[in-house]
Amino acid sequence: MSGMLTIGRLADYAGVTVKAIRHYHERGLLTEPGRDSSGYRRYTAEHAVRLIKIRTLARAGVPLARVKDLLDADPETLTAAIAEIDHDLEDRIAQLRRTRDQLAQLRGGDRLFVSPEVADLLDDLRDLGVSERAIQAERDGWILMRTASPEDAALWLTEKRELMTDPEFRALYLDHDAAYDWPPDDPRLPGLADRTRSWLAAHPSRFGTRPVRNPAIARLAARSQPGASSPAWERLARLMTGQAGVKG
Amino acid sequence: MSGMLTIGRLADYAGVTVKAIRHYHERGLLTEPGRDSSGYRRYTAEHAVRLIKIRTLARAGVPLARVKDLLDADPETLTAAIAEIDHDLEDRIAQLRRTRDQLAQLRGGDRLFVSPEVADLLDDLRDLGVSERAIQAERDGWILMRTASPEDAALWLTEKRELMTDPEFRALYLDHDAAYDWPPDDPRLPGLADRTRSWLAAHPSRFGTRPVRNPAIARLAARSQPGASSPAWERLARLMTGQAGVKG
DNA sequence: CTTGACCCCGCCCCAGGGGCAGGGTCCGAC
DNA sequence: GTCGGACCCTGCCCCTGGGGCGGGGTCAAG
Repeated sequence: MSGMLTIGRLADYAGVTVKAIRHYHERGLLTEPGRDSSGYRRYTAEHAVRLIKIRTLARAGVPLARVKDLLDADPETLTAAIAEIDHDLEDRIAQLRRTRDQLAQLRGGDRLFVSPEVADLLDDLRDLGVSERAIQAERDGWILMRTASPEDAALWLTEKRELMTDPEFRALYLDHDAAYDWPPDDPRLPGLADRTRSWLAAHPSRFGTRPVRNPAIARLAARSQPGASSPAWERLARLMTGQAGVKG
Repeated sequence: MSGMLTIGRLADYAGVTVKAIRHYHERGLLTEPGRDSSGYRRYTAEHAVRLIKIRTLARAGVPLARVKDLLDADPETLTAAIAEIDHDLEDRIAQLRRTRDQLAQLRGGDRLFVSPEVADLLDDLRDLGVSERAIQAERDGWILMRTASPEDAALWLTEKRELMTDPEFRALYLDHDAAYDWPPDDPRLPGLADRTRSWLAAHPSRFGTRPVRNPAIARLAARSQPGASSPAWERLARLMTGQAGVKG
């Protein structure tokens, strides 16, 4: 009987902890071995074999209750289950690889937070010289839009891309961006308001039937983000709605 | 404020469950947003961005407590941590692949339970025509040996391989194997005992200085496994120790 | 004006162990 | 022959990362 294993040796051999073995006993996965005169558990090689099977399945993410069933089941059941578990494992590996890619994106950029199409748009805006503040606001707008309606967001995105091919729109976009920091009594504001109004008049929204406004305009004029406005923009809004006066 | 997100929309956008979001609030990973008039949480796009960061790190297996620290830390710390986490992820992928290989071994064979060298030995024994019962016993013996002393097991394995090149030893091994099932009064037993004794006399153990017996002999004669003996083997043992009588 | 989908909070549950307390035991060195 | 360190025993509570459920309030579309 000198060849029998103590729990620690068994644990080392199988590459698990002593605690785990006792846990498997509790769950009925591994039969309790006999005890020696001082109450120590004494294991045989068969326990080691069984334990390695348990460990292998458990490491593959199989719940212990199922491990128990599988090891007590007939070989065909086990074979089928192994195929399925292997499939699962393959999926998990693929998932981890995707996670790795996303992790790399975490270091910077917006690609993680918006769809690739929106990310491309944001990159184009950046190339155009749009401020980071505006790009941030733009990004947040698209996030919100997408949560409200992914399909509409896709449509609006297409429209926005078309608009960006219009030099006048691009100029207006950049000017509005710059105007953010102007003093509210800046003399350029009325002219900008006029240009914006005539552009809007010449480009009616195509989404007339839908209860949504043109996102380009939304972007230009109706920012609901808290703290996303400025004195100059507020004045601009008043100028554009024709109220040159105090408040609306 | 119509652009603000309910918890469900936010959850969908980020690809997590509502429960998880509330969990992140509890752990202080995501600040609680304001509530609307009926007590519903209302989220902004910034929450979405933060949540996606949390989700990405959490999916990479980073403990939530550390996620919190990382997202509040400076960019260099984050960058360094990401590198480390990525490394970790790589390791985990490799580990999963290994688990997949082991899972495949689970369907049969002994490669999962013993070292490759021992597995090779067992395969050779099988080729030699050794019974499954003996191979099983052999395997169990090697498991036990390895747990007792991996280095000694390796030495013994080398010796065993050498012995297996000796035709006389192979013949004895097979005969002992076959003798297991013989009746205890089988007339071939005394002859086998004699051959074994002379072989042993001609091949003294090389491990004389160590307090261990030659494993080949151990394999042949001294099986301590419960139920691993037979009437014929017991008679053989008595014959070899010279006690032709009743009991030893 | 109902009906289904959504939200609130709170409480208990799971796996798969880890950690610690408070004790007994074994074995090799001295 | 005894001492120290490594090992073993049981039992209990703790952790992560949520899931499930119950009992209730709310919102929006038909």
